[in-house]
Amino acid sequence: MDEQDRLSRVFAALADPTRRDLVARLAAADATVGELAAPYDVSLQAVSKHLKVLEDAGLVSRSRDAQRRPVHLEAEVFDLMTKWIERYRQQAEERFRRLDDLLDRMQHQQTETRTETETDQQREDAS
Amino acid sequence: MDEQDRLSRVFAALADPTRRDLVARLAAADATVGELAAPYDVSLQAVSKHLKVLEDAGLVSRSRDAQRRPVHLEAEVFDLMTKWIERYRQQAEERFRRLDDLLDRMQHQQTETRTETETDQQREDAS
DNA sequence: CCATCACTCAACCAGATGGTTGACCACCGA
DNA sequence: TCGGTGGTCAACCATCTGGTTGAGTGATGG
Repeated sequence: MDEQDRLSRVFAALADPTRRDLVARLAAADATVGELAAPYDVSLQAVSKHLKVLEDAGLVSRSRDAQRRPVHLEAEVFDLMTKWIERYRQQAEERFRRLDDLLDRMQHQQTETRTETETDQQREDAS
Repeated sequence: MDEQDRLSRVFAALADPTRRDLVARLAAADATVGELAAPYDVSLQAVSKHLKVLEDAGLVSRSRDAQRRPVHLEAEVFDLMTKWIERYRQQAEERFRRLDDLLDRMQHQQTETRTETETDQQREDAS
């Protein structure tokens, strides 16, 4: 599994609110599947699936204690994400500070007709 | 749109390798849809869709310059992720250093029969 | 003014995802 | 040894995702 694939899995794993909540709770303490599932109104199987996704992403590991399968957070994987994010954040911020880029933006302001976040539709029916 | 939803969108947006690559390239410089699409062997429409996902996640904004739609990286959203990640990473690391937790782990070592990352199947057909 | 450029929108498709239920399995305790 | 506990596996379902092609749009420029 290469780094791109690992990054994809980790980001995808954390894209789900239930899974983020599981991670948040596991940051405080290890827990069994049953304990983890209790607060949610979905089936135990669904939570078990979520944990599999987290495990495949390397965010979590499971050991065995009698019938129980205690789940443990592997926080090191966070580094992978943080590094990726920080790299491009800093690159973008550094670029923002550069003079020629500032000139580009100023020049852009002239030729640009407007800046839009809304869609084109909304403005059409204003005619 | 609440914070949970925003987090979900940002993580989901970055779960795709093509989208991560787009972000990486936009960290270096703004670009048009055509420029961004050129390196990939997918259709322009597919890239346009990817950019919509990034825009909905707040990672990117589009303005207008004649027929062109220059795409600009909005690096501030990265903060949202970084904050979330760092919170639980630190919590997990802090917990790891605590003494009583260390004792828990030592005690766990005794009752635990084995630690496994592989599935149960693999061991069954070893009989 | 109309052809062209740079896109976006719409419809469709295959495969992934998140949920369900039912069967199954490992292990403990009586 | 056998019922109960804790959890996984399998099959199925609806919805989402990433891709396609084809048609449509808005501004430019000759």
